[in-house]
Amino acid sequence: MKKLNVEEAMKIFYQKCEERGLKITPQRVFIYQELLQATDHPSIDEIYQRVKDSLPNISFDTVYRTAFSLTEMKLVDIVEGHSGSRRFDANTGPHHHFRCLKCHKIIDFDSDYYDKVIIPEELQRKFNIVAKKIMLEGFCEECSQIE
Amino acid sequence: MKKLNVEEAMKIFYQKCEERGLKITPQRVFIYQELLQATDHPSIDEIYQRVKDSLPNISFDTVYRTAFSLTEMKLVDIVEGHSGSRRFDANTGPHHHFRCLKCHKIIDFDSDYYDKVIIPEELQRKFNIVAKKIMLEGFCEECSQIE
DNA sequence: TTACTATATAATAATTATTACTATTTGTCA
DNA sequence: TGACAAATAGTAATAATTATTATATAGTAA
Repeated sequence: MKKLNVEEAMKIFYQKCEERGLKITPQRVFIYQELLQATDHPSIDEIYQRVKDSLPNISFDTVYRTAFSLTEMKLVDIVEGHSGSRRFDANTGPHHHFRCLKCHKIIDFDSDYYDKVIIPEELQRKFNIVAKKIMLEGFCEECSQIE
Repeated sequence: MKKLNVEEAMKIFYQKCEERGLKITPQRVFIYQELLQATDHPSIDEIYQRVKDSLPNISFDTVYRTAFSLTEMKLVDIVEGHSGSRRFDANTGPHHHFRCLKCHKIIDFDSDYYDKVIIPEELQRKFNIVAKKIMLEGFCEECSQIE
């Protein structure tokens, strides 16, 4: 993994905040720094617990809003739980998904090319892998137009 | 998309239920059929609302348990919201994820090969795509041993 | 520096989603 | 048919997410 350069990331953080007229508050800074050094993809509550060490009075709501503003700034990605609730699919045949980041629709698509994407051998050895999932993210036809 | 053959799927459903000693109840049948014909990856609550039309007295809990038993039988996939809560990642550089289906850890990994996987042009045209995400699922080193 | 103002914050409440519990009912098999 | 393990309805408990509001603060410009 290319080691994340914290200084560089903070520089971009300050820039992006300025661009968007977001104030540089200690809460915002600590939350982003905590995320930068985390390697375990924490939940909002986990970030909240960790940031509390430095800022004991911080509220859950602040962490919540800040995490979302960071994703809007594209400084942070959501790796699990985009939309509200767990969703199911009875189509277990080979197919792939596109997720609309605005309306949260998940749309199926076929792709021979994606079907053929393999699982690297070193990972097969390391983990017991049972599935490969490719997800494309963006804006669907309707949501692209509105933007 | 290869059209899902409902009859074929039901046959497999009955087989798998038998194998596992699961009773064929109307609730189970309706829930699976509802999922088979759905194309929108519904949540438990959405399935519940739909199945209610046929079985007005069905309880949310039944849908909940049944949806999970179907995933355990590998008749149904979870496409969103595997573990409890939303999770964040400040590493926005190129990398990929492995998810442990048992302990729900998400582990980063690098892969030049996956970095190079492209986005099919037809999809580029159809959607406004901003990200490609590859997720491998299985059991991590610790969880593989216990099994 | 100081005063101003838009933004951010803490504290908490409301909503929504998930999971657990128990008494009753229902498939299944002998 | 009758016995019994498994499943269900109804509901309660927990957990996660989102909204609200009064107060505080960062950034700006006199």
